[in-house]
Amino acid sequence: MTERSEQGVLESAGGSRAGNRALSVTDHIREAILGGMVGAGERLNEVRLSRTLAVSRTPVRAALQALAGEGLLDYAPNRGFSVREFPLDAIVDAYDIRASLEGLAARFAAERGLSPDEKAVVERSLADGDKLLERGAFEAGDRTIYRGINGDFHDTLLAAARNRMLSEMIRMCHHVPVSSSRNIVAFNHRDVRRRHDDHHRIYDAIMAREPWRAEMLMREHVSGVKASLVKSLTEGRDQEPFE
Amino acid sequence: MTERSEQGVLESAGGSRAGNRALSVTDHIREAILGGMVGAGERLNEVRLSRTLAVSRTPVRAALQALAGEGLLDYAPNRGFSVREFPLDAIVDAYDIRASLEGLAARFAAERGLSPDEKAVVERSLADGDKLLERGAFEAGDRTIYRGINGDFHDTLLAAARNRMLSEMIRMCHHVPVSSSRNIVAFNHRDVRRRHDDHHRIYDAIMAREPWRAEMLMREHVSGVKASLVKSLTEGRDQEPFE
DNA sequence: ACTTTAAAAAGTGTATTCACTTGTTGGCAG
DNA sequence: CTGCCAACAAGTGAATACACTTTTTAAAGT
Repeated sequence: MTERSEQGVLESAGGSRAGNRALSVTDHIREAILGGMVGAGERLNEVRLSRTLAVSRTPVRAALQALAGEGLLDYAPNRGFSVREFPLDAIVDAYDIRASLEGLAARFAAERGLSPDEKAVVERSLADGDKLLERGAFEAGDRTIYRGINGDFHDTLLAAARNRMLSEMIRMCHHVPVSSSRNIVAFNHRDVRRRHDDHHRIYDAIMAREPWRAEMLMREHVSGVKASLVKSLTEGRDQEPFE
Repeated sequence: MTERSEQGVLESAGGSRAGNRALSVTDHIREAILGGMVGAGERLNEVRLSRTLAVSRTPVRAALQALAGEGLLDYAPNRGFSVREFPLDAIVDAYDIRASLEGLAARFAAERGLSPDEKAVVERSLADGDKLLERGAFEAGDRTIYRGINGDFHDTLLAAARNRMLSEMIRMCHHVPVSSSRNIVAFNHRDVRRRHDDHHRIYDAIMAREPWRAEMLMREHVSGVKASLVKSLTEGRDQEPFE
């Protein structure tokens, strides 16, 4: 069973990272997992992967090790690697963790201040969002566009926090399969409007150098996403919040 | 330069984990790093390590990749692994991260409740601490003993939070070299007394099922350790808080 | 003496092989 | 028919050989 066979899904691995197969293989498998192509709990067979990706087992093993380090895979001695399972509880919890951590990042950003570049990017994301939202309704690719804007905002604040460990932990939260932004599609205009207002307030707090307020606002902001997720889940619809 | 040569420090690797060299090698190298035997920024040579530990390069590579996943090593293509550097800022920040995360853990524990076993362990740690502290002054091995008591308290609450990702992140915080509890020795009786009182209050909040209060108290508790660290650093003494 | 450059040394990246463990299948006994 | 056990198949663990990259070294030219 689970004869889904990565064939065709993980083909060729000719990724961008020239000169180091292990890295491109890592990217490849990560995408496959986050894209939901390999299914939770599924065991990853080294020889099959190496055949599929046309490399030896060595870089495959390296990739699996790396992905286990990212929290995407589980390892059991003499039994290899399998896709980590994320119960619904864990997915919901991940938003709380992210709320705490991103709140902390906002605090650090407020304490440390933004570089001119960072300031520019954030202000641009705010302006672009305002412009996109002023129409009052979404058109075709608008959600995808706003996802980029949203990503810029959060990524830049995270960079401004200037703490590597914090970045990595937040990245881990983003790599929880279901909460992964790539799977997220639907969201109504009013909610996005509200989230974007949050962004404005958070930025104000940071520029006013009010760390505590920035932290609280960011925590609340991310918690709001969790609430939306839970709501959409309990309502039985499988639409998901996108941030 | 840096001819410190792991020889003698990392010898033999005859670790407990029979049957899987990679795992025992991982433990060995981790201990060496956390014990400060290898120095920040230092590059880890695969062939030398494999000779020293009397295994082939394969399990060494596996171990290094695993440790990179734990955040202890950096990796650069064609240049291998090196011990990650932790600037003082990052070390201090790690306490803030830990404060946020352990606060969250306390909240989860209050929401989810403790199992009878967990309850027993925590209560025991509180009682043991009370007993140890009632004398009003520390004797020879008392700090070491209290470190165990303290560890039981925190570990158990973390287990009660029932979230794997959270556990792993907090473990990462503990693995920041300098903050690693194994390096920590001195701390005065009054501070420990105070920390232990914190434990009592945190436990009360959890048993009273007051998640918000538990979270706040725990955050404050861990932040207190950071404050002590910063104080001891600015005072120029190199004694460190132990929790 | 200093810079440049090329060769060699050192070190990492990958493939392949063998060893060992685990899981499965088929037969045998109860 | 069920449960147990052995042989086998499949898969992971480790060692080794070789390819490629980086760093060092040393020599030659300026």
